[in-house]
Amino acid sequence: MKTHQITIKDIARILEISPSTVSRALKNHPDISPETKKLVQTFAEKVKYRPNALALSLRSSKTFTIGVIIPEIVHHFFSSVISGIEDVAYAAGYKVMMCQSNENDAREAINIQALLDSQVDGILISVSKTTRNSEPFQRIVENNTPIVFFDRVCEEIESDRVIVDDREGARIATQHLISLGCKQILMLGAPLHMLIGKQRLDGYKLAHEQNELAINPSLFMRCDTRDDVTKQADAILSLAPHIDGIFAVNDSTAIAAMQLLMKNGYKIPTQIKVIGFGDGPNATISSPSLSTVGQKGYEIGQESTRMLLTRISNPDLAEAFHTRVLTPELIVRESTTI
Amino acid sequence: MKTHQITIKDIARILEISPSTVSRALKNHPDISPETKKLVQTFAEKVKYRPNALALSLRSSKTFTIGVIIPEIVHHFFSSVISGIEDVAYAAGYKVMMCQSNENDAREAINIQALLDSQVDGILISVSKTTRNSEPFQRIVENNTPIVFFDRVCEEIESDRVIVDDREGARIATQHLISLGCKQILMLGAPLHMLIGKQRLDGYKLAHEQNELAINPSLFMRCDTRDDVTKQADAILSLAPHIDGIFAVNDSTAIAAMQLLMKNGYKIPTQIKVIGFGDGPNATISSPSLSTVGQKGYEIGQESTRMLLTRISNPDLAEAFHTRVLTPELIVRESTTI
DNA sequence: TTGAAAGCGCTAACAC
DNA sequence: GTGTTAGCGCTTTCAA
Repeated sequence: MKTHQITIKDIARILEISPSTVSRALKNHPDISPETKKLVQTFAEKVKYRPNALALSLRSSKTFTIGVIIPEIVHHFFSSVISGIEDVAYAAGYKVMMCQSNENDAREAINIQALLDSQVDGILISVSKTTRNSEPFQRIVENNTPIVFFDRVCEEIESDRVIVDDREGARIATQHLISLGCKQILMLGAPLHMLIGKQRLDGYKLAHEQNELAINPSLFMRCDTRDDVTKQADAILSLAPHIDGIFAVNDSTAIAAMQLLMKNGYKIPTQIKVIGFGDGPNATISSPSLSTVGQKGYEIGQESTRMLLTRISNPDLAEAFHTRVLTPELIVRESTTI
Repeated sequence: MKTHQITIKDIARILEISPSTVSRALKNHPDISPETKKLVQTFAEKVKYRPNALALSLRSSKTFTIGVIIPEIVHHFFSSVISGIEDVAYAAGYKVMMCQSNENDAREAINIQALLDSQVDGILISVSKTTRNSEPFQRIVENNTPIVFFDRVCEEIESDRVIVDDREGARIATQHLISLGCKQILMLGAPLHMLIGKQRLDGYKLAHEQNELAINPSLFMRCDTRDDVTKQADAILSLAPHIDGIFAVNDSTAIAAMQLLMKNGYKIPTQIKVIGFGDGPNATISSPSLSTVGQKGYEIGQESTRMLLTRISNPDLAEAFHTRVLTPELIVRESTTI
């Protein structure tokens, strides 16, 4: 049984004044006499009056809600991003409507439509891996709803973006190893048709070039999961005697490699130094703890939300779109500390 | 510059019929002639008409939105829960409005109010650690908004609940060690004034009783973080020669203990078997991989959402409240496998 | 078979 | 200083 929420009309009826007076009194409109104001305000307080956000939104076409679409919540990086989004949104008085695409472009498209139907004031999105078609994003633009892409952007859509410089992260990681004296660095990388696969390899190469170090093509392996390490254990072990460092595209691969090497008698970091990428919760828990590159999920969330809120409050400011590039940070732990 | 979204009124004007006819035609009302229907529907399609959810909600006082408040998103357990919530909500055509309390009761109260103001159809909440006052929850009840507490409930509020049986989880874990022949099991526990601290100790004790095994009080240590393990390393090591198993209240403590012991020459699982609690992402990444107790976050999310949706669709069904207790599951990995 | 009108809760011209 | 009215977008009686 639904209890009828008290409305301005109710208050007006009970106090025998008009709804508009109540409305004005509640928002301290200068026209209203102090007595009426007090009367209305104390009464409203007493009956716990709360404005109906739906009515407000319908009237003002402003919902104070931002929509967020991410591939997977259960992922340390994305949950950090959400945390950043939520904190900034909350501080600015905005609510967050959250959807996950589960890396499924159809679900992503449906989520977009649902957010638009809900009249959200803006949308933050990190594109699903399966997405090929930019049409759903195009609808957001046509709808004139501000949008900010973060981490995984859609190239075809002109918009604000927040990304991390993956290549630079890989360069920093590799440079760190080189600075520690490593000369033969094995890279455990992702498939090159993936953007992160390519960019992180580029960073690896760049660091070598900058240090005038030759790149040994046999020191690149396509290996980016724990399972891959197990499957390719023989190959890794056969390379092991000739290397002094490993750079892996993600933490779990780095940790798996570290464990494989240690099980086979290698000392880390003395003989071989290891660095990962991502700074998930694993990195601190491994033994030795893992040096890695922090992806700044929380900052990405904060920054994208700030950019979105700026667009929302300056809708007709036809200012050029910005792409904010965050530089990943080197996090040094035991796996590279002698 | 805001593009005016096309409305039913616009369509009516252009087609020179009345808004009510358009409305009816769009929802296939039997009264409308086939020709008019076709006319309206194809036109609506052409101009990409989309109903304004705000207007719908205002009229029907139904938002198809559920509110979720959790302590921290960046926490594997909670992000699993959210994932479960989102999946079930999505399948039922509901949207999710998400807030985090950051373990702050004031922010929690504000979030509750914001959700109520937004007229969400129901609320899912896991109570913040700092919450002492049940009044904010009381408001939800007074507002007649269905509510389901999950994991961390508020005792004073009568409502549906979904919790995991922590004591049973601890019992299962301890029983597992006992079944493997352990007789001197060190428990690394949380403070006893915390519910999980008490319940998991109870489970530990229960397993001993059920196996007619004496409980050695010196085998309980207050130690529930990685740091604690470091600080109390000496104490742990002095006990080590006399124990054959360890049960820790969470995975990271278990892993830290495991690492400490291995560094000091103990073989795991041969000499000492170790089991944790939680099944976060660390458990698989440690070496040896960690046996643990799965908390079923995803299932909790699913189940609470199902219960909430049931309440939402049967508002006046004054059926008694249910408390659904999920049994944690034993997950056996290398740290207890001989 | 279609249209007119009222109302969901709120605010803001425009009266007076 | 306060009230009347109209309208945000939609649906639904009621009337034609």
